[in-house]
Amino acid sequence: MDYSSETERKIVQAATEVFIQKGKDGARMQEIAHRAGINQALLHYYFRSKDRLYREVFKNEVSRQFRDFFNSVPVTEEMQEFLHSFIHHYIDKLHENPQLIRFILWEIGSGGENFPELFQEIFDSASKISPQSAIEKIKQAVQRNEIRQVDPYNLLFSIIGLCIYTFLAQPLLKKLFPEIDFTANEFIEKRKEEVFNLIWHGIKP
Amino acid sequence: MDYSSETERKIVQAATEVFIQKGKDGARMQEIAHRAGINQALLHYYFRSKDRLYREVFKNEVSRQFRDFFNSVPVTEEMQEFLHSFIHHYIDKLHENPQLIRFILWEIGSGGENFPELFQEIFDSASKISPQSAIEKIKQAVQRNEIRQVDPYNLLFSIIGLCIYTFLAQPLLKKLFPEIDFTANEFIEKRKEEVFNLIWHGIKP
DNA sequence: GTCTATAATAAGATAGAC
DNA sequence: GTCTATCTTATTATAGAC
Repeated sequence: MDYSSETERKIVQAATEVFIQKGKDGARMQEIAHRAGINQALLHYYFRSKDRLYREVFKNEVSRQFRDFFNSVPVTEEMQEFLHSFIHHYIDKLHENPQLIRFILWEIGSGGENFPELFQEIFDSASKISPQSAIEKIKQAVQRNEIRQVDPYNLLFSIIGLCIYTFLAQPLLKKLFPEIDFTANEFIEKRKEEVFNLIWHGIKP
Repeated sequence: MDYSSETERKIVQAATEVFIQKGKDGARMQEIAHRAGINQALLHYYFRSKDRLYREVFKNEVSRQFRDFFNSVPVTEEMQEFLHSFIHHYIDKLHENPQLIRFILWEIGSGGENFPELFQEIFDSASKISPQSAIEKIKQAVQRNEIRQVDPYNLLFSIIGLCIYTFLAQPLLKKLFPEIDFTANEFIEKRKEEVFNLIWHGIKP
């Protein structure tokens, strides 16, 4: 994530924007070069090929996404409070870059020519990251009767899914319900509370 | 959706597969032609350009998705029963083609050069389709005290989001939790019940 | 309607000067 | 490190025979 030269930084910055917006196949090296304020030759000088540049960007963004996801929230013992702050923090993070999640899900779904090793790197390098610990936390809450009997895996990605879908659906929702501004801050704030309430009522004992 | 010639049908069939898997930019006319058992010249003879062929496929799939979504489920008055059968039916539909939803969300998110008119067509043509009626149904259930006070928009796409995310996340989940087979039928069955229970507990009075 | 052959162009990548 | 000019290949699209 830290690059020695300023040019390198500008390239990765530009590439990230273009890849996220257009996807790997839709992205054009020319556009990336242009946005970075350089030419294609220099692009290849630094990253050798589109594929390598893409891998760099993808790795950065996925690992950032996971760091945000698992670390951005104060760890509270009590389940209700934890859930509340988690949902608020995560939706805020997603709100900062609504396109990112679409990009990641698309590329992950493209099946992993490169990805097995890539995921290895991400999970190895980020020490605090642990999907397993989230599952454990839920299991314990069930045992302590803090929440009702639920499948921990299903609950975990129900929470994630509700947060993520908020932004995945936005372009469609604008078409379906033009009377509402789904990108407005007030909608996002309301969404947070509605998601929290739905889940909390859904799992409290 | 009905094409005069057999060749036309085969082309659209092949194009649908390729576009869904690779996306618009990643798809290759050569591959589509090959899968349809013809050559590229004939492809252009029928559909003139990649863009037109793509529009045809996209329109078909989106409208099919909406038909399935709004029509595939028996309309029950009682909320709990309706919710249960709706979730089961919709997850079953999505399960038939898990890649489809990723394709649609990606393309919708790509922003609508062509799409405004396209959506018009879809919603005009499909008479039974009505997002508004779903919202109304929820509002009534709230008034009748069948469910607690919730925002109908948020509830509607929370339901949709939970169903959809089941399949969006699959490739990632396989990596995160290799100990579980998320594509197995038993997982899907369990998922249906967990989603229903979460929502129903989440909204019952 | 369907094919082979080919044009036209777009896009990634490199050579070589500075 | 950075640029201009250029090569190579992939990809869409069409011309023209059958």
